[in-house]
Order: sequence, then C-alpha cells, then structure tokens
Amino acid sequence: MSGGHGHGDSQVNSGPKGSDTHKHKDKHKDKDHRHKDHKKDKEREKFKHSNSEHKEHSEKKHRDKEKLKHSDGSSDKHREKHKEKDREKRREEKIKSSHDKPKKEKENGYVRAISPAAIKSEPEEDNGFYPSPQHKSSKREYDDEAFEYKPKKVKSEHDKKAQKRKHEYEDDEEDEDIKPKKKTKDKKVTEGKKGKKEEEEKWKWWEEERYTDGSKWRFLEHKGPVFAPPYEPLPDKVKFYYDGKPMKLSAPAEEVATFFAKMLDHEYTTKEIFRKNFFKDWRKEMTSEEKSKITDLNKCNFSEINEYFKAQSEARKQMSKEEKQKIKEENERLLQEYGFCVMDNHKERIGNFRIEPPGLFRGRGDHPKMGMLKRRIRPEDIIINCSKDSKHPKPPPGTKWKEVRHDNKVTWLASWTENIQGSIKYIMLNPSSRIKGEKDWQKYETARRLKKCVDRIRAQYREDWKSKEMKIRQRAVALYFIDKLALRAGNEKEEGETADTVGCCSLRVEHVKLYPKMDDQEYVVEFDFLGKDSIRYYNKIPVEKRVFKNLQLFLENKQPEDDLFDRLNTSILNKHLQELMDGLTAKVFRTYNASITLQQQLKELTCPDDSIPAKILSYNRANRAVAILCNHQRAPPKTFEKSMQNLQSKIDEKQNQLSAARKQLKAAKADHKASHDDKSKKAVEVKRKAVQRIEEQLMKLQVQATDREENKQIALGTSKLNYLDPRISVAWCKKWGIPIEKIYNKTQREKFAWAIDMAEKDYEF
DNA sequence: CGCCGAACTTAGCAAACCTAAC
DNA sequence: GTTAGGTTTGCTAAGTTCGGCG
Repeated sequence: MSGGHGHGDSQVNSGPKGSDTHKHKDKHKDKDHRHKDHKKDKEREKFKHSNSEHKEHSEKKHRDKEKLKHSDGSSDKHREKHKEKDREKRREEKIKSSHDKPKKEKENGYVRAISPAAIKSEPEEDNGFYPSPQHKSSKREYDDEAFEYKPKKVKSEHDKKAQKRKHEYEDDEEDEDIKPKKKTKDKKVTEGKKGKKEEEEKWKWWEEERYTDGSKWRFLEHKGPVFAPPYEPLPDKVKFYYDGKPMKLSAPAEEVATFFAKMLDHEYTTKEIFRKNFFKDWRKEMTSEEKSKITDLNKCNFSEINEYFKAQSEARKQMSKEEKQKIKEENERLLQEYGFCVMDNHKERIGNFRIEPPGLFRGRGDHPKMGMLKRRIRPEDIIINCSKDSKHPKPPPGTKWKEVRHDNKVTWLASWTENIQGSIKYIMLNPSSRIKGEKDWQKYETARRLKKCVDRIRAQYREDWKSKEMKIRQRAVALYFIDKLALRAGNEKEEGETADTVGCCSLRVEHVKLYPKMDDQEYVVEFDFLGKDSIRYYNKIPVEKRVFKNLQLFLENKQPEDDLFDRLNTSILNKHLQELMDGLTAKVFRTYNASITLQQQLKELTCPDDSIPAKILSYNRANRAVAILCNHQRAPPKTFEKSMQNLQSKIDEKQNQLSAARKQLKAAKADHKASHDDKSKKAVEVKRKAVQRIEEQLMKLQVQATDREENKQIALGTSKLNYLDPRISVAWCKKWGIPIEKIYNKTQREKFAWAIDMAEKDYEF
C-alpha cells in the first residue's frame, strides 16, 4: 500500500503550519547538495565488497528456512495474538480510510524527506565492517558504573586543568558554598545596563562525588509551581454568534470557545477530527441550556472573538516601553521567586515552573485526539515533592495540594496527571542543573563505552543473521538498522491513542520495500515511514545480501499492516543489549553514532588554513551530517526564500564592490609603475588592503549563504543539544582557536558548562 | 513473560527577544 | 525609533527505558 507513492507525494508532516507547497523541492533537495561528497560511493563499495564475501553461504539459507519458521518455539503465542489484534484493526481502518483519502496526506504541503543515511560516513579501513576504535579514552573517566563513590583523587586532576583554564575563563574558585553569589563570567551580558544580575558563582558539580545509593538529592526546597492565570471573561461587546444570532455564553463555555477562536487561523480548526473532538468537549462545559441550543459547530461564529484577541496582541505590541518594561520586571520577579529551588545546598534553576495553561490539545501529525480540551490544572491536582525538612511550598490561598511527598529517588519537584493521555507531567530542573548535567555526562560515557565494544557487537549481530532462530535473526537485523541508520527503538503504541508512527522494532511491512537491483546497486532497501513527531523517514540504502535475504524472509506471507519484526519488541532487544554491555540500550547507538560522526567529520572537514568563518562552516557541516543521520528535520522557515534572496543581493553588491576595488588597485599599480614615487606606492598598498578586505567580506557572505541553503530543512539544534558529546565540540574549538561562543550560545554554554570546563583540545570521544 | 505506570529524554514549533539596517 | 530578520527561549508533545506486579 504505502508502496505506490513516490517519495515526494503523500506523507504527512506534523507542523500545524500554513499550507504551502514544497513538495517537489524536497526531491531535488535530496539530490543536490549533501551528496556532493563521495561518502555514499565509498559506502556502496563497501557493501558490494561484503556482499560478495558472503555469497557462498546463500544457498544454505534456503534449507534453513523451513526450520526457521518454527524454530522459536511457542512462547510468543501471546504476543502474537495481541499483535494480530492490532493488525486486524489496522486492516479494517485501512479499508475504511482508503476511500476517503489517500492515507497520510500532507497537511501543509511540504514533505519532509531527505536521505538520512547519505551522509553517514564511515572511516575507510575496511576491517570487515565498521572501523575499530582503537583509541584509549584518556584521563579520568566518568565512571559510569552505577554511582560509584569517587574519592577525591579526581580532584587533583581537575586542579591542574583548572589552572590552565584560568586565563581563559577566570572563574576558578573551586568549592562552592551555600549562597548565591556574584557571577564573574559573561561580562558582556552582565555588565551592560543591568550589571547587577546575581548568580551563583559557577559551581563545579562535576568535580564532586555523586550519590551511590540511587538517591537524587538530600535536600530539596522550592516554592511550588506557578499556575495559569484565571480566565478573564470577554467584554460584553465581543460577541459569539450561533446561527447568526448573538449569544452570551456562560463563563466555562466561553472560555473553551475562546480557545477555539484563538486558533481560527490555523488549518487544523478545519479538520474533522479536531472539530469533532473540540465540539464534544466543549459541550461538556456548557450549561444544559447552551447544550440544547448549540448543536452544530458549523453554526458557530467565533470571528468576533478571534478579532478581539488579534487586537489584543496587536495592542500588546504597541505598548509603550515603560509598560513593556513593567511586564518584564514582573516576569523577572516571578522567575526569581518561583524559578529556582535549593537542591543540596545549591540554588538551581527550574526548567518549567509554570503549569501548562488550559487549551485545546493539538497533537502532532494525524492525532486522533486533536482538538480535545486540555483542562485547567488546579492545586488539588498537584503532587509536591520536596524534603521533609524544607519549607514546604504553600498552595494558593483557599486551596490544597493533592499530596506532598518526600521522595528523593526522583528528580521532580511537582507533578500532575494530564487529561488527554492520562500521563504524568513533571516540573523538573533546568539542563544546567547538576542533576541533569550528571545524567547527560553519564549518557555520553555510556556511548563511549559502546565505542570500545561496538566491533564485537557488530560482529555478533552479523553472526546472528545466520541464526536458526527467527527471533534472533530479527533482533540482529533490527539492531543493524538501529546501528547503521540510527533509527529509534520503536516501542509499540496503543492504537487510536496517538498518531500512527513507528520506530525500528515497530516497523511494518508497508514501511519497507526491497529492490534486489536498483540502478547500479544491489539489495536496496527503501524505508518510508513516519517516525517520532510524525516526521517522515525516507531512505534508500543498499544492505548486505544476508540482511536482504532475511528481510525477504520476514516479509513472507504477511500483509502490509503486519509487523516486519513480528518476533521482536524493544524489551527483547534491550534485554539482549543489556547482556552485551552494561547499560546498553537501543538509544545509546544513536548517541554513539551521532557523536562519532561529528568527531570524524570534524577531522575530515576542518582545514587548518581556513578562516574562522570557514571553519565554522565546516563545523556546521559536520553537525549537519549528524542531523541528517538522525533525521532531524524542520519546516523550511516561512521567510526562507526571501531571506535567501536578500543575502544573494548582498553578495552581488559585494561582488560589484570587489571588482570596483580591483579596478582601483590596478589603476593604482599602473600609476605607481609610471611614477615610482612613495605616494603611489602607498596608494597601491591601501588599495590592496581594500581588495583583501572586500574579498574576505564576500567570502564570509558566501559561506553564510551556503550554510543557510544547506540548512533549509535540517534542524541542527536537536543533535547539538541531545546527541553530540559537547566535549568534542569544545575540544575542536580549543584546537582551532575558535571562541566557544561561536558554537554554543549562552543557554548551551550553561548546559554544557561541565564539558567546557573539562575538555582539552585533545579530547577524544 | 507481558503489561503498565512512572520517570526521564528528545523533539519541532512559534512566541519572544534582540540587533542591525533603515 | 521602527522595522525586518535572525536567534533564542519556552512550551509541551512524543519518545525511551525501567521496574514492579500479576
């Protein structure tokens, strides 16, 4: 079913955005840049190579097949049944939906398809498969083994490092104490108009021991969350009309109506599911009178309300500076009061101290629950977590918390249950906090441990492709994809509760197509599915013959909506991984492959003689390779074309300037030749300088243009923030004398303070 | 096991903010 | 001082993993 469409045609992407059509662009996009490099070819070579290598085994396969199908015993019966149910459902739905609409039709026109694997490059040494990381990780390891107590020896080493760093960062004083203090860094920001910003002097939590008992903190005190402001009824002059007649709504009904009214410009208010869900939930808020009157959403006219809110936001923009300032100050006050907590003697920033306001739920992609009312959260819904001996947060006057508990095995400060999916939401600390940072660091250390044994693991799964047991083969092929393509694990999801998206283990038959031959390649697998956030993953890759044959086997006698890996799920996979390496799970591969790719691309792309902007372009390209690998996409910015044009005209202008300057230089030279005097010689120098300067500026602009163009629909942020060991970037900056600010903005520097502090220029992931 | 809830990480979008160009 | 345009931040949805229970 999914097969029919060419890749530009029919997929959804999630954005609740206006619809424009970019469909075709993507296609071209695929082809041109990002394949400039020869990686792909190398890769192809490799595959050819390994394919032939294993040719001789292929016949035996057939014999094995029969055995295979039954060899994994009966224990899956249950799951089988369950899965079967799902499939059945899907089949039905499909039949239904295939009439009304091409499934997964684009909501806003553009299709997000690029070829993630295209850039993924692997070092050349062909030791059978992947390169072996032979390097020994240097110096102190974060030791990742379950919160082991680290004696102070760590410290001395840090001291040394700290010395070196001193002139660069001049914040050195090690041991923190309890109170907030003045900040020393980031002068530019602090010294400006309001140089009084108070902040805790950098506390180097990474130089301290961690808890070994599984507890996350000893002391925790905070002021509780900030609630959404209460509903303010509309002024009487702003009217809602039903069937053409004005109608005053009760406050609760009106509030929900405003949620809808505010979204009128969004495409999704036109979607049937959205409207249906909204109307159903809206009616629940109505008085019985309203309920009996308002029976048809199509007869509702919210436009006056919509206008009103537009005017409001316009008015907000037009506010005087003083008024704006006042609001800003108020926000700042709120932040100071509620935005921090004290955890184990340190004041730490809270990530999200505001409770999510009520509104209409908009899931991403084709979400069955879109439009449902997300209800207002009250103190009675909130569970507070803090230490017993702390000053407990006070609920707003006249209210109570649902519960106050003192659980130091978790990191959250408050939680509530959300009404759409029934899941729990949390208030937690900012990424710059110790508790997040430690975890982050640990994550990269796990990935580095994987580096040490990845060869073994790869050898293992390659071996498992031949296993007699179906389950093991499936596991091995899935793992291969996770490793090679950086796919997500792919948990099963409850049908009808969320958008239909998949990851590796939950891939269905309809998501892959096999091509024994394609152009000049053999054994090509085409992936086409919606992943997390309903972002489309589209990729064609040649695989080894054995993988291909296995896939054919897995596909036998199955319907499009059946699971590709019917004997596999994430828990089986992760259990296996756990046995291969302590702490290994599917997502570690993503982290590992992302980080190793960055490191390796940086090595490859950075030219020592390049200017700083050119080096940064290289960095961005390396970053981009990772983003492509991980399929981190974004909608092309609305103003992309225009901004591109602007940039181009700037370039043109520069070019003109340059030729003018060159002419002048020439003239000056001629002049000098003629006169040979000092003055004309000087003039030549001046002109030469001018030319040079303009050349540089031009270069910079061109670099910028390239960078932007290449980045059109690729989002670098996600990988930078979540997948790339920051120490790689820090080391790169140090090695090439690039100011860290060029790579990480303020927030990022805060999050990665640990890495900035500890990584030296020779750091190896 | 299989299932489920809890906890925590990862994700893209859009509002807010900032800054450089008029 | 405005505005245009880029960048940052906030928001919150959507994943993964883990552990406990029957």
